[in-house]
Amino acid sequence: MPSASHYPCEPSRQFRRHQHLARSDEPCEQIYRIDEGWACRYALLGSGRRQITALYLPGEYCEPHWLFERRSRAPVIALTNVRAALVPIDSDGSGVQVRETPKLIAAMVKLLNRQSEWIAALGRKTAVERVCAVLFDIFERLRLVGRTNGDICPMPLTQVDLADVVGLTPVHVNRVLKELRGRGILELQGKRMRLPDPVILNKFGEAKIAPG
Amino acid sequence: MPSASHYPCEPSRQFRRHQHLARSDEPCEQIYRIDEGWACRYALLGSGRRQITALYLPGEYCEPHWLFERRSRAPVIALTNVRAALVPIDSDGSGVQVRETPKLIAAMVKLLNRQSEWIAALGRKTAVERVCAVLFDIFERLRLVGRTNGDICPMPLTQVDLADVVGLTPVHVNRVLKELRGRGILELQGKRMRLPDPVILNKFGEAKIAPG
DNA sequence: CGGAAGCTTGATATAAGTCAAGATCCGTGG
DNA sequence: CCACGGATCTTGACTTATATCAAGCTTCCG
Repeated sequence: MPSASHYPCEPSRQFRRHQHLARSDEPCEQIYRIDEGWACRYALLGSGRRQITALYLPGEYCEPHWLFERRSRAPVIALTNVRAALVPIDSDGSGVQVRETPKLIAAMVKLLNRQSEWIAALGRKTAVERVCAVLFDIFERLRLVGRTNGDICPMPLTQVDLADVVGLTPVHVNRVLKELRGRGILELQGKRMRLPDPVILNKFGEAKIAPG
Repeated sequence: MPSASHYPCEPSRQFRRHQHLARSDEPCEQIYRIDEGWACRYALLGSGRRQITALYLPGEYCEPHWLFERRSRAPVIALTNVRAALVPIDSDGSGVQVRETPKLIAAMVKLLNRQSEWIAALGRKTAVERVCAVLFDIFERLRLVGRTNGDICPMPLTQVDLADVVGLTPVHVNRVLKELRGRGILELQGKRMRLPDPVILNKFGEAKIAPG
């Protein structure tokens, strides 16, 4: 695995769990590429409601659209300890990020598509479907960057975090997880999860029909 | 109606209500700019569930991210009769769309931000809050392009359409609208709506607290 | 080891969904 | 111009998925 050590000049930063990578309405000085750990963008609403609006896993660019914005629109926080490379933003277009621009745009498009999917999930899927959908999505994204081991992958999210992703109560997430465990679709131990049958899990999560 | 005649060379197309502007998994040959009427992107799930994942109003680019994609990911349909200009896509970068690229990217970023907001709404807002949020958003977007008249604006969405935007049942949307009408926050007649007090409506819809 | 954070479970409450019927609106063909 | 029929809206009665409240348990870090 030819990791970050190939780019010894590339600056990177560490964040501890619960530390902010960015707050709302701050100038966008650089974009992060997550090398280790998980982060998320979120929104806070009245009476303590929180919704996670994007999840950022290792290997992914965090907030690629900052390339085109002056200020952040939402806070970004570390869900685990995080190490992230810094992609500088030069608005004049002559900076180092030019090399990265196509990748950042591709990341933006992916984000857009993923968010569209998630709108459909939050609007129309049941609790079980939503939980299956995120878990499957997480597994696939980790697999893409070689972070899975057979049918096992890291799963450092707290049930509270998960609830804020799927728009449910932590208590209800707990019950859904219990049911999935009961059906043998899911195993959780420590900060890892095992998906003995991703195909079934995906079926549960997709809830899809033929394209329109 | 002296509209499109100003740009006799710019091709444009008409769609009738319920006609598809695009289907899922088709090649992206051009991007539309809506000149008249409303359209939406949507997703279909099992057992007849539909979720609208983006709303496109007059003056807005429809699916700007197609600039960077080979094939559409979701169907787009006309919610009213629509007239839309065609923005051609030349992947070699020498075509007419170069002039439009910055605007398309700006539209993409806006879409991304709007979708993030909407994820928070679907995940954590109540029915009343969601309905207020869309109605206010619609009003503001129309105001931006000069399509409002005082506190009145077009509102051609059916209650079923609205339900598919806010992720609720048509019956429940009906009840929410009734309540808002009762509180004097909203008037609906024909295909127009009146928002006597947008500030109050916005309060109802925001449900926000200080940024993190 | 002690204490906080996280997990689990039961009992109960509530927002929103479902089903069903009737009323109204509206476009179309006679 | 009218009348018809389908789409849309409205309302009531009842159901259900998920939330809320509360308590005990477990894990893990310092």
